[in-house]
Formats: sequence, structure tokens, C-alpha cells
Amino acid sequence: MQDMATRARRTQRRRQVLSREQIIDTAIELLDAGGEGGLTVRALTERLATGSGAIYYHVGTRDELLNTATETVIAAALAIKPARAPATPENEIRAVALGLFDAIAEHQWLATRLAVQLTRNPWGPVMVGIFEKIGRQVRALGVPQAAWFVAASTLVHYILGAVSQNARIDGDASGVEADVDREKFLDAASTAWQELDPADYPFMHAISGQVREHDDREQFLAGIALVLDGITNLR
Amino acid sequence: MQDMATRARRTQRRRQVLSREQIIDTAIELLDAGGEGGLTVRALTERLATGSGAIYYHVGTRDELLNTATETVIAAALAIKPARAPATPENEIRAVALGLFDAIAEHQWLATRLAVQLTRNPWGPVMVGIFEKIGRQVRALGVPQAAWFVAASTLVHYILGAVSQNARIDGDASGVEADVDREKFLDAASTAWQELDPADYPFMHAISGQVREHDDREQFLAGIALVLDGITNLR
DNA sequence: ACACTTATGGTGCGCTGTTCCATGTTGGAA
DNA sequence: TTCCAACATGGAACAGCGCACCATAAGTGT
Repeated sequence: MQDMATRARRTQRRRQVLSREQIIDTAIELLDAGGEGGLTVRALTERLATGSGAIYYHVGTRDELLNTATETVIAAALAIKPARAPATPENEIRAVALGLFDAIAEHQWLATRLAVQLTRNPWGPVMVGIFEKIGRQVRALGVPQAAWFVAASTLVHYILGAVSQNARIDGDASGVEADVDREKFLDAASTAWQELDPADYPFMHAISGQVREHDDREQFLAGIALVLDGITNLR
Repeated sequence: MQDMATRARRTQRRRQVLSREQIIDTAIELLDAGGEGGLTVRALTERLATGSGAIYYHVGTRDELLNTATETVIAAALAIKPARAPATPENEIRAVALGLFDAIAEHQWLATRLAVQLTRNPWGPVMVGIFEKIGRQVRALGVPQAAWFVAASTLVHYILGAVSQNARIDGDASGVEADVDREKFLDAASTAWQELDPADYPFMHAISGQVREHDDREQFLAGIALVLDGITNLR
């Protein structure tokens, strides 16, 4: 009878304990902890003490859940209010860029996922949200309408690329892949470039020293300034 | 004669039925046909009439094979000689960009894979190859050395992003109706933007008409021109 | 009390990458 | 010529995955 009681308790159902938001939040936690491979339906069911049926009922397939998680995080990142700097278009753009920078720093899996979104669903809610946010400021810069698209996409692509390239796990060492420290990483890259044959790779060899004492954020903003300069020349 | 040459070179290993290049080529074929999911160890063993042991012996894990395939295709794309245009740095950069453009058009899986390389192995052979090729021309443009890295990375990120965004996603390998699909695709995007609430998405709504009559390549080159303009201003 | 929808937990299928190992093959030493 | 260690191969076995499917409990309108 203990068997029966246990079984009865174990198979007991809950009433509406599971919500879509709860699943998404847990999925983001799993992604943050274990990267894209850390999100499995089985891990979700275990963490939420439920079955796979409930998961699929609420959020659909794993891929859909992955997209939803991306949309959620990006929407949150785009919704942050800019700092108390004067609200010039340039500052707004910088704010958006740094918001994405921080979002990817916090959720490393975003780097890969954003790229997937860019190619597989270029005009889905994620990219539309980013484009809209950037595009408005481009328009505010006084760029002629014919160049709006080019200007916005140049900014977006640089931002996404630079941010993805700079993505590292800082602080938390619980990542799946034993990622070395940022400094060690840059050191390794720098020495690797120096060991390249200068005849074959003169450029990488020449800039191998630069990367050692460069500040990520500063470089990032310098790149944005470069693009902004090109954009303002369109007027 | 091959036998004689082989025999003459005493260091030559014993004859292999399966070669590393053969596996890589077949892998690229599978990727072109079925995307990233089309490359499975079992499909490889079937196509090559061998076992999984041989595959792992020659090219390692699936992920390593994926990276190798990417390196192979990118190296080939970077090795193409520029057109008969005057060899100015600007033209060389355009040639590299269009080479990558065409490579991704031919191998759609590259878009996602390049993004993965950018984040997971930013200074591996693939990215180093691209950076080197672009960086040399940046240097030739007369950019001060302190700005080399920023200028090169801005170009690279715009190129990779724009090219990935323009990559088609037709599951069919036929490629016959690629243009038709492309047109439908842009039409769908355009109408989708028009149906967005202009209050929430004024920018996307405003440029929804542009995308209908825009030429991919032209837009792409316009973006490069924009970045080049910003770069030359660094002098 | 009844049928019907919603929500849930669990099982099983087909597929995957990878490891391991017995076997075939080869070039050169003995 | 004989033999052997290293190379190369094919396939079986394993653990893991996403997902379809199902039986059923809980909620809801009638």
C-alpha cells in the first residue's frame, strides 16, 4: 500500500502551475549555465518537475523555445533606458549598442543564436526590433531616405559582429567549455599571431601587439564612431 | 607513374583507400545539399561506402569536420584572383567581399558556420585569413596604424553580416527557382513591415517600399563604400 | 451528471555522435 | 622471403537527443 500511496502521489497532477513565462525563464537559466547544448527537453522537465508533453503544449519545439528565449532577452536589452547623457542620435545608438554588448556578455549563447536569426529569419521580430531601434536614430541623423537601409544595416552588422566576437564568459566559471580568462585568451591570440609567418600574414603579425593592451569597450565604440562618421558624410 | 613517383618517395605512407580530402569534399556536398543537418556521420559512411571508424580516423569529430569544411571553402574563396579592374585597395576589398558573397550564395550553410567561428574561435584560421586579406588593404589605404584593427574589423563585420543576411534559405538544392523564391521572400518581408503598426515601427514601415526594388549586390557595395568612406576619413 | 477542452506526466521510436574493437592491409626490417 | 608492428577500415554497441503520441486528471460549460 505504500506502493500505491507513493504511486498515487507521484502521478498526482498539478493545477496550472506551469506557465509559458516560467518555462522560458528556466530555459534561459539553462542556456546561461550550459550554453546552447545545456537546453534539453529532459533538463527542462527535470528542473520544472514535469513532463515533456507540458513543455510542448506551452512553448512548442525546442527550436521555437530557443527563438522565444532570444526574443525575450533581446527585447529586454532594447528596452533599457539610455543613460543621462544628452539624447543625441549618436548617444542613443551607442546606448543600444552597449545594451546588446552587455546582453551578450550576460548570455553568451546569444552570440550564436543572433547569427542564426540573422540568416534564417532575417526579418523576424528580433532583427526587426534591432533595426527599428537603430533605424530611427539613423533617420534622426539627417541621412537621406535612399540611404536609410544601407546606413542602418551597416551599423547593425558591425554591432552584432563586434559584440559576438567579443563575447566571453566573464566571472562565472561554470561554463561548459573551460574557457580561459579573457586576458589569457588575448595573450594566446597575440602570441599565435606573432608566430605566424610574417611573409604570409604581415598584417596579423603587425597588429599582434595592439590586441594586448586594447580595451574591448573602447575599441567597440571606436568602430561605431567610424561607421557614424561614414554615415554623417551621406548628408 | 604515380606508382613510380610514390615508390620513389620513400617517405610516402602506404596507400589509403580513403583520403582526408575525399571526406571533406563529400562533406561539403552533403552540406550543400541538405544544410548543416544534412551532414551526418551515417550519411558520410553511406556515401563513401565505409565505416564511422575511418571517418573519425581521418577528420575527427563532426564538429572538427565542419570547421575543416568551412576553412576549405573560405580559403578557396579568398584565393580567387580579382577582376581586371585597377588594383586599388578599394577594388581589392570589393573583390574579397564579393568573393565571400558568392561563396555563401553557393554554400548557404557557411552563413551560420562563419558566425559560429566568429564567436567560438575568433582567431582561428578562418577569421585570421579573412582579417589578413582585408587588413592588408586597410593598411594600403594609408590608415594610421593605431586604427588598423578598428578599420579592418568594421569592414569584416559588415561584410559577414550583410552577406549572411542576404543568404537564401531554400531547402531545395535545385537552385533553379532561387530568384523567384528570393523575390517572394522580399515581397513577404515588405508586406510584413507595412502591416506593422506605424506607431510602433515607424522606421521599418517607412523603408518597406525600398526593399522591393533593391539590388542585393548594389546595396552590399553601397555599404562597403560607406565604411570605406569612414575609414579614409581616419587619415 | 454530463460531455468537452485544457493541461499534464510518461513512454517509446527513430535518429544522432561517438567509442571501441576485431579485422584487413601495407612497407620495411630481419 | 617471412614476418610484424603500424596503419587503416568497417561495424557493432552505447548513451543521448528531440519529438510524437497517449492515457488521464483537472477544469468548464451545460
